[in-house]
Amino acid sequence: MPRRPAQPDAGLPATTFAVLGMLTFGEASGYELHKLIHRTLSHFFFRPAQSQVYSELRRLVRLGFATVQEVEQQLRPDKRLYRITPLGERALRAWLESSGVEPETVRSPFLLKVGFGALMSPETLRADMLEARRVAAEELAVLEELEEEFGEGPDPFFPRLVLSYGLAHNRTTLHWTEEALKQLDKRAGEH
Amino acid sequence: MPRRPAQPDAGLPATTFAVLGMLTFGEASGYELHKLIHRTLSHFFFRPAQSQVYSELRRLVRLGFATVQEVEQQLRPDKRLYRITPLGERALRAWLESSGVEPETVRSPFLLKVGFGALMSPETLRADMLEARRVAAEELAVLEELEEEFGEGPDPFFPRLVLSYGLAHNRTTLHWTEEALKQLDKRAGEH
DNA sequence: TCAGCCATGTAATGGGTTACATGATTGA
DNA sequence: TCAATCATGTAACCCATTACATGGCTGA
Repeated sequence: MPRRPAQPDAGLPATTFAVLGMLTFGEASGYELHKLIHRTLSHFFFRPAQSQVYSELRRLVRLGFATVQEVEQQLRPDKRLYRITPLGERALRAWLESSGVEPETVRSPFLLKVGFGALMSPETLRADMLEARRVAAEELAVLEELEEEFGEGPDPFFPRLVLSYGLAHNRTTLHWTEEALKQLDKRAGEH
Repeated sequence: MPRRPAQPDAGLPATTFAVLGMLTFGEASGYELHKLIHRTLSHFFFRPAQSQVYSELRRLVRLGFATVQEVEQQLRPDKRLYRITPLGERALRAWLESSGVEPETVRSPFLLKVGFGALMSPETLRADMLEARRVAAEELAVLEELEEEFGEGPDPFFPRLVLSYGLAHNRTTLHWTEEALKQLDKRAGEH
């Protein structure tokens, strides 16, 4: 029985640290955080439901990693602003230093179908491939828009670095769908 | 209230069809299927625990999509061979025709950390990046080995197409890690 | 008029992971 | 000797999704 070290992260899931980390960019409400996460983390880490963002925030408060402040509003519903605490920042830094590199996982139901392409009608497969190309082009456009929002200059350095990963991969995907379409059409011509 | 069509897939998750689809390449035991899935689907769809493969197979039998045959062995433990049924094949084809293109999701805890790189020590970040490069190179080597196993010629067409996706993306990742390392070192030099 | 945005949550379900259990054979 | 392989499963847990609930304001 190996003795556990006095819980540096208490076995919290990476998603908790993801939400905590977003708070380092400034205080935010659950609603705002959810929107922010969908513009950023959703492309390479996770796409949480709104309700999950809210429950993660409650957990952060329970752990003492964040504080809440009720803000009353006239024209909009009241909201709760969450702010990271010094304890939360220490926990985040400790996690960043200690967590190592967990492998990336990819889940593409589309590629699964392509692998079973021999069982599909060529029409459906081609339609799916066209749709995959459209999605890749759209996703690429979204990321290029993010890139423009950053403007010129090197900062913010790290978010830019992550964005460059997304851009490279979406260009790769787009190129692949185009090559795949050519191959499908060539194959259809040969019967 | 839109009326649902008389359950063409009974709301089964894609993972069930993934296992079912692997059975179209031939009968197999849970143990063999698990190994096969880890050599193939794990790179772009899912990496199930052994126990999940077994439970999916039991579900397929319960649904009438597969049959089991107990096979006694002398030198090895007995095993159960699973075979897809005509009903199972119809269900699989129906799913392939009807399921459309669900978006790909990527989960990279590493990229999450890079995004918060400003909070990390440069040493840890660089070590993580080196590790990420090593993993990408290793993964690429695994896929290139799969490619060699296929040999020359166009067949099997669809598995090859999926493999080419994996190869392209791992080359992109490898290239990105190398560029990122250069940028990190350049930045460290400038302080 | 009416969809969409702002804003926060509860409840139920289940897919997927981790840990545990068993035990013989093979090869380094 | 000892790790790895072959082979199948149970039990517990929990992250994550889906559905549901509420309701005022804004802009087309």
